[in-house]
Amino acid sequence: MQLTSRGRYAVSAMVDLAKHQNEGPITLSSISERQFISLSYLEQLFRKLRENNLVESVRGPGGGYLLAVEPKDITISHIMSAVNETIQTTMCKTDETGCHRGSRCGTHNLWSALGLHIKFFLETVTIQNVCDDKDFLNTLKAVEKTLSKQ
Amino acid sequence: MQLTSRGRYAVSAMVDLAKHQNEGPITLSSISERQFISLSYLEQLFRKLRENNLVESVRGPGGGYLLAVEPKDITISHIMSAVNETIQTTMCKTDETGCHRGSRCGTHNLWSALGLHIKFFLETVTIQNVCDDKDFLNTLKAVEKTLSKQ
DNA sequence: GTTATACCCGACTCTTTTAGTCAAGTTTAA
DNA sequence: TTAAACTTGACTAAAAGAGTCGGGTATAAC
Repeated sequence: MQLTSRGRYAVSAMVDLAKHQNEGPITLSSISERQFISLSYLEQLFRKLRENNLVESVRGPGGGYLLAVEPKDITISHIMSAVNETIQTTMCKTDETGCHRGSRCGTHNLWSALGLHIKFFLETVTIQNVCDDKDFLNTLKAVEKTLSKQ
Repeated sequence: MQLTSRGRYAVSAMVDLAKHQNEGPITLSSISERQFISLSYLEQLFRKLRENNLVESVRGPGGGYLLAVEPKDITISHIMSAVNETIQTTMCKTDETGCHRGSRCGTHNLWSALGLHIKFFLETVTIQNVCDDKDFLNTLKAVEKTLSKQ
């Protein structure tokens, strides 16, 4: 199980964009240089980000990309799904090819709980949080404490 | 990002084993039938589970596999790492090929927090819990409540 | 109106990982 | 002796991921 570059690059680029928000349209080549991501690959990613209304483009010289939404309203989850980086923890379908040939397998609840666990994290954190480099570890400790009480 | 069959199959097989614990050695072919996993593939997985001391084998007729540890002491994390299903959320290295050419990228803390978040879940849940089909969703709600207060 | 900048788009290739198979063993109870 | 069942290494095919390439189009500046 591995987080792919696609998702990580997309988030890095969006954070970069957020940090330079007040400088007008930001070119992909500048992001490319700062984030060590190839220009062609960025173009691919930004196509999807634009189609999902996370960024706006300005064409022509002096053009570039702008955030279409405030950083505090863009979650990691938004970005990840925009570039098709979905979190799949189950393979369960209702047909014959599904997790247990139609019926629920004994581990179904486990995997869907894991899926929700991850989903919640990604939906909670915004790129504003990342820009502020919010201390995620403190948040996590609170989670662990709660879980341990169960 | 996707949980692969390897990890899911291994957990299913271990849960199956736990549920038939008191019946003596369990053959892979019986697990194969119950869990819809090919025998050859199971053999591959159980080699790793044995090498990691999670199961014991009994050879010859009447043989099979036994849990080497109590179900309450086997976490999902143990099983996953035994079959090399690791959770990689970062690509960070300290060399030139790392996340930001030596220095820390702006999203490093985000991804390592995600990694810890998942790790904690997998280390908390045991196969005993899965056998009992513990209500994971209630647990998760408590987590969400805690996080929302932040 | 020409030019250069920078976004736009589809198709393609290369590599790695995963899933699953196969063909041999070896051990041991009956 | 036989058959059940584990043991092992190697192999193949399919899928996904990472990244490239070669063209486009819009538009500001001159």
